[in-house]
Amino acid sequence: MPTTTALSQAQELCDTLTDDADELIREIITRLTDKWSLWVMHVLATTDRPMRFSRVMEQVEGISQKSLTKTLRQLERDGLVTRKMFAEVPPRVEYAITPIALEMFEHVEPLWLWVAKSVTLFQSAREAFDGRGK
Amino acid sequence: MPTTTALSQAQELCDTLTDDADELIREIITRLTDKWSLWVMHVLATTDRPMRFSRVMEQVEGISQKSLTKTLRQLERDGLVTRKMFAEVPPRVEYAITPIALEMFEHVEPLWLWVAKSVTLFQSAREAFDGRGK
DNA sequence: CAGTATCCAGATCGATACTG
DNA sequence: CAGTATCGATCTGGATACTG
Repeated sequence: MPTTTALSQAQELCDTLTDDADELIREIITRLTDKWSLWVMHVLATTDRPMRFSRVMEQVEGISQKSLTKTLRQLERDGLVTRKMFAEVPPRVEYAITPIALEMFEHVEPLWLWVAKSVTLFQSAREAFDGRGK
Repeated sequence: MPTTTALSQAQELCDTLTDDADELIREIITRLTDKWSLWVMHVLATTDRPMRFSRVMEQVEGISQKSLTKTLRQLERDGLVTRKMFAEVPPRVEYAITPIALEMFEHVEPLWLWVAKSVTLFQSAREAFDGRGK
C-alpha cells in the first residue's frame, strides 16, 4: 500500500505497540467521550488555578458527587489532574489541570472544531436516513 | 478572558450551537470511542472498495452479528458509510466508507498519534498513582 | 447471506443516606 | 467539606436461535 494517506502513519505506529499500550490508548481516548471527563477538565483548564471539590461540582452542572469523585480519580490516575489534600478541619482538597492535559486539549480541539463545523452535514445525513423510513 | 489559548476558539463556536447540534456533535465524537465503530471504519477505509457484511465481519475480529449490524446502521445514519443492497438470492449487501468519514479520519489521526506517542507518559502516571497504594 | 429476536451479564450513572 | 456505601434504572454488548 502506498504511504499517501493519513492512515499509513497510524498503521506503522500501531504495529510497534504492545497490547497494554494499545488498551491504555483506548482508555485515554475514552476519557474524551465519557459523560463528564472533558467537562471537568475544561472547567479546571479555564479556571486555571487549583479548585476545591465543591467548586468543581458547582461548575459542572448536573454531576453527582459519586460521578465527580470517580471522574476526578480517573483523571488523576492518568496524570490529567492533580489532587492535593490539606490537613484541615473541615477538609480541603484542591484539584488542578496538568500540563499534559493542556497539551492533550491542543490535539482534541482541532477534531472537535471540525466536527462542530461539519455538524450541518451530519444533520442532513440523518434527515435523509430517517426520512427513508428506517 | 484573553483569546490566546486553543480553548477560546472552541468557546466561541460552542456558544453559537443549538442544543440539538451540541448533542449530535457528542454522538459523532462518541462513535470514535465505542467498541467497534473506528475499527469497522478503518477496515472499510483501508480496503477502499465496497465490502460485504460477512467480509467486514471477518476483518473485525471478535465482533458479533448483532454488534456489527448496529455499528453499521449508526455509521450509515451519520453518513460515515454507505449501504447498498442487491436484489439477489442469496442477498448481497455492500458497505463502503464515505468521503466525509475519510475527512474525519484526517482529524482523528493527529490526536490518536499524539496519545500513542505519549503513552509512556500515561503509563508512568498510572504506575505512580497505583504505587501510592490507592 | 444478512440479518432479526430474545435473553442475559456487566458496566455506568443518579439518588439517597451516611461518615471522618 | 469531601467523600464512601448502597440501591436501582438504564445502556451496552455477547451468545444463541431463528428467518426471508
